Amino acid sequence: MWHCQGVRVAALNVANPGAARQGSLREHNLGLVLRHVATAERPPSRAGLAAATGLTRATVSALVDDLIGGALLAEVGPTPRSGAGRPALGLILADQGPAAVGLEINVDYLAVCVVDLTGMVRYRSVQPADLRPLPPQVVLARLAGLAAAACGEAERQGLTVAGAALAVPGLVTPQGVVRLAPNLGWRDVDVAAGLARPIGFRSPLVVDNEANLAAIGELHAASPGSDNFVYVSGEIGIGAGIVLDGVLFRGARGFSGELGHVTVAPDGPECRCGARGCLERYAGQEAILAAAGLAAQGLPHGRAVAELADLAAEGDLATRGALTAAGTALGVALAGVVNLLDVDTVVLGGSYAPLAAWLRPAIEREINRRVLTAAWSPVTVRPARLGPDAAMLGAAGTVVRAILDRPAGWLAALQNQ
Amino acid sequence: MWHCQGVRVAALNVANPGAARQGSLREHNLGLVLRHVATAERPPSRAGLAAATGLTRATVSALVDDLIGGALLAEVGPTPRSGAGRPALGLILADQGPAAVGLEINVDYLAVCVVDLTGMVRYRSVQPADLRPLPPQVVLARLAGLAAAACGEAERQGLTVAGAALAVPGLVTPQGVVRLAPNLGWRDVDVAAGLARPIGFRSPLVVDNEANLAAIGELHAASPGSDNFVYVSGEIGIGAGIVLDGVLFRGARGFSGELGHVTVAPDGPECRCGARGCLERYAGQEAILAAAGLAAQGLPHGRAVAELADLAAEGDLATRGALTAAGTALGVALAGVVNLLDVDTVVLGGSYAPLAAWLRPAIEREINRRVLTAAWSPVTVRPARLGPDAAMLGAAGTVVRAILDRPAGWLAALQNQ
DNA sequence: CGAATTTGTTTATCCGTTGGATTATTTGGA
DNA sequence: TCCAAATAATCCAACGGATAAACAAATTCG
Repeated sequence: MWHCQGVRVAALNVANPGAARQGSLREHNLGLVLRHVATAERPPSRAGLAAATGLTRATVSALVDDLIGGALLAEVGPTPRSGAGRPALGLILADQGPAAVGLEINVDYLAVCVVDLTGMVRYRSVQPADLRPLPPQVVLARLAGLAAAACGEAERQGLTVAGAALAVPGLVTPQGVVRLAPNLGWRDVDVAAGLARPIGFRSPLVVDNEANLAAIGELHAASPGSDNFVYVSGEIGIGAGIVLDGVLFRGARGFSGELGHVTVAPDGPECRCGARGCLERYAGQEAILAAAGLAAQGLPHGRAVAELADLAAEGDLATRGALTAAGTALGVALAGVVNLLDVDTVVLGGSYAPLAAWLRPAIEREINRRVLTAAWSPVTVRPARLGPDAAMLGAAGTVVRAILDRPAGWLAALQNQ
Repeated sequence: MWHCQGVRVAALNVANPGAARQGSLREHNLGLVLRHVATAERPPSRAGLAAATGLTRATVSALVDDLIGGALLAEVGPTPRSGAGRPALGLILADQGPAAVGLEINVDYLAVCVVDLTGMVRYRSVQPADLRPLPPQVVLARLAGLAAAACGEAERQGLTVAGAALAVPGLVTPQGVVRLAPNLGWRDVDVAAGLARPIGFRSPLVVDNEANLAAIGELHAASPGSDNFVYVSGEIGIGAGIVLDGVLFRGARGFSGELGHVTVAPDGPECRCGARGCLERYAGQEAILAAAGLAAQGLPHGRAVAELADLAAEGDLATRGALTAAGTALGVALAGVVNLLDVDTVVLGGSYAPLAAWLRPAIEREINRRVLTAAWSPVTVRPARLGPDAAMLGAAGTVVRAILDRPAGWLAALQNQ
């Protein structure tokens, strides 16, 4: 038999450096069963899981017992079925087990949420405030207060906080240090350390870029199967979260996704980064507002985008023109991304989401013109499914996903505690 | 304890969809041991492998026995060591076991090689010919002849051909169909099927883009650890092979790496792809030759690059200027790639390799100017280690790597045969 | 009401890794 | 020269986890 590129490795592939011991089997299969329950559209039975995974009914039963014992799964009453045979007990993700805290620092608000295993948002709190004048320590202290309140509320609802993740609008190192957050005026702030003291719970904290986490939020919200996309986060700056084969790509050193500083025109206007012709100068929020004639009005951050959308909907020519110009620049940059990575979807998020209707034609025009393979593999451009909460929800999503991916870690933590 | 992004999954991660059975353990650990031998710089002993992998000496012995039985490993005489104790038997990759056939179709030659597990090139044959006027069937038939000769030679040397891979200068689908190879004039040629008939051996055939396979060749040739890079293949067109975390990224639909059609200037000259301002119009071979004043001479493909290098070395101003201009355009496009993917290395391959000395300054200048994170994470620009054989060697390398990654597949094939 | 059917559990067995004991082969010191 | 120490590799009983087949439970259909 002749095969081609798709020679997929059957199991336990190269990515895993360590030795596979007996327990690794269990670890893998626990995750396998749990993820099958998570992605099934109706509560599956143990027998159904056995058929779907290829494991034996006996093995699945043993695994499910462990997962129920660890408050990751729950049984629901027998579902009415057609045909003969003993009725099956449905299995669902537990809504009384571990929960994730999602945090977000943005230019004009702090936000926190609690999400359970099923993806349900169990608590949500947003505190608007202009954070730019405040020193990082003060901001982190406030955030810690919000996080503590969220943890308290989670416990009150019978949930156990398994971890937290924080979205920041800037460059974040893998160690959780904010190297640069221009819109906050932050530089080299050790957020992970700064938050570790105030909050007490000993669980992993992930700190990551806002666009990256919003992309993960979108990945969760989207129908399963669409797992190659670029999430474009249009705010004051322009970030991109790149999801390849269902996994967020963070770059060799954690600094991927700087779409805003991709060159659109080599000799274009100077950007505050020092280069010339960066996308941000054409499609950043300030550029769009200026082109639409709204720059001078000094609208508050959140209001400006709504104003643009209103004017565009009313047919205001200057606004429409500004959005077409921005869309064209975005399209040029995104065509490069698609040429390079062959993603099949571009998701317009952040402040681009409400403006998508007017940005999309220009973006699609440039992509279709400039992507070599556009004829064979069409590219979908669509607005984000999640609203402004995307990054916070994605942050919580990373924690949820970590548990779903490796339930053994959670079960072990339960034991030791 | 607080952790940050680097929450690595210990073993058997999500990428593997299937159920992990007992045999999966063996499969994983066989690969683990084999790869440790492959990457060690001196022949390791069984005990050393046990210490390095975390497995028991007993387990390692059993695994090594299997690998030796399958002609993947061999023992070497006891190495002189200092200190007391029974001397260890060194283990090395077998050079009498499986071998890989690497194939390449290019504009002006066909090439074939045989590479053994250790990476040694055991046979190499290049047949120069202008292939553009020939119909694909004829080219494939010739290639099949070369491949048959290579297989015969491999067998004569005591090797067993385990598989073959073919590099093609064009867009290749995951099924092995060449969708478009502009420089060959091919369109929708089912290469995998066309080669399956003439060659008889039943082993996997991978067909892939020339830049992708050259990137794999470079990955093999480079010192281990440098596994995030973009390999830029400068030929008539410009392709890119993207290696992320040591794995070639092929894109959602197999069409990644079209660097040549990334936009450098949105209103630049028209490209044959229909768009405007593609990189190819600035840094493609034809553009460089034209700028250097060599276009009219109609030099043969291979000679033109050497001529450029000679002139540049002599200090010819027109040539130097042409290369600087090309390097600037390349730098603009590559800065975008680095902004997006945060790779730490750019490898100049194909005809860019001999010209790297004159291209590099301009490329580095643009990257340093335009990459936002250049200050924190410097980018290395270097010529390829492999010469013009890179793609062919990389093709063979994919087959070798497939065996190294999953020796169980090879062992099973031996059994069934 | 019993046969058929499907679910979930129990039990004996197999497979691969583990840990300790054993054997093999060297160096170094008495 | 010979014996103790040290290191390498193998042997073997035990264990953990998956499997297959038998069994028990709960339902539908004739």
